[in-house]
Amino acid sequence: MELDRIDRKIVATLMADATVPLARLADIVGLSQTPCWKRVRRLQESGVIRARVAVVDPERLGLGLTVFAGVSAPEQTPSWHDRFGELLDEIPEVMDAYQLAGNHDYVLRIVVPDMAGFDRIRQRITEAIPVREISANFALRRLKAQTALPIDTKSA
Amino acid sequence: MELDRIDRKIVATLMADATVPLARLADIVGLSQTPCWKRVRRLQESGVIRARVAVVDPERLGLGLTVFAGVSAPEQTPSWHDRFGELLDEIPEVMDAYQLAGNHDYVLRIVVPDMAGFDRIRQRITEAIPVREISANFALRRLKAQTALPIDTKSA
DNA sequence: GATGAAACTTACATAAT
DNA sequence: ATTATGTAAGTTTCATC
Repeated sequence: MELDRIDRKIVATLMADATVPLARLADIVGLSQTPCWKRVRRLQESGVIRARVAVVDPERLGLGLTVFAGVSAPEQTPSWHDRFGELLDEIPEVMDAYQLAGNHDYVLRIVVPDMAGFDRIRQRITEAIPVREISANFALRRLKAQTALPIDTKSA
Repeated sequence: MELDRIDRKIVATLMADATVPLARLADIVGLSQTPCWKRVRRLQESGVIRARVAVVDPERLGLGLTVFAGVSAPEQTPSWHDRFGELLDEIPEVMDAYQLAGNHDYVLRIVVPDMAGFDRIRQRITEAIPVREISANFALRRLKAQTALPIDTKSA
């Protein structure tokens, strides 16, 4: 599905704040309620808008430690990569995971209360699947954490 | 503010899906509507719940490339770090930024349409502030992208 | 904390233009 | 696409226990 300027403006607005009522959203994007509502619904049904979620401060939940873990595979087989993906899905502390084109095969962002919490995750991974190496970079400070994607709402 | 088991359950539920109506939320956490609503409001006003946002598929917006950029500071002065933080705030393509305790001083997650888009961000950074080094790791694939924090809703 | 209900807002659907 | 309208559903507040 192609997204025009109005669709992108709807998406940008809802990425910033999903609580804006339809009437105001329609006003922002320059439509009346009915067509605006149809677009929102279409964006949801087509999967452009995946969900609406609450953004919560991790510190306030006692989740003060973020670790970027690099994991390299012991072998370049599809089955290993598949199993690894399934394993990550089962570990909620693994917030994000990317396969890289660099030194390490994967980078994981792991969120835990403290160092002991991280070590538990590290163990859980190494006991569940063979890995060649796991490196860990600990975050001292979070400068920026954005959920809204950088979308251009001006051009056609 | 201390969060009890019910607060954590409210937060966990809304992190998974912020569209659940209050009546159902109350039912899930085992409260009636009014006290449940008061808790939600308190969680919002105290900043535990920061926002409610739409989660959007980056691919569908033409944002197919994620880059993890490592940036090291040329000097360890507070003013450099302050300026760097301000600079990152001005660049929407920089989704997340963490100061690390590892090799590189910072890691940035940058989301752009393509390699050219990344190079523009890289240039913008190096022209705005002196850096010792910028490394780039390109994501081949995103295995997991979670917004809900790993929170324990069972213990007291 | 629970209940019940009023007052208000929003979502959703439909019809006419 | 617009305006208008109507109903259902959800939110918020309040009084009472």
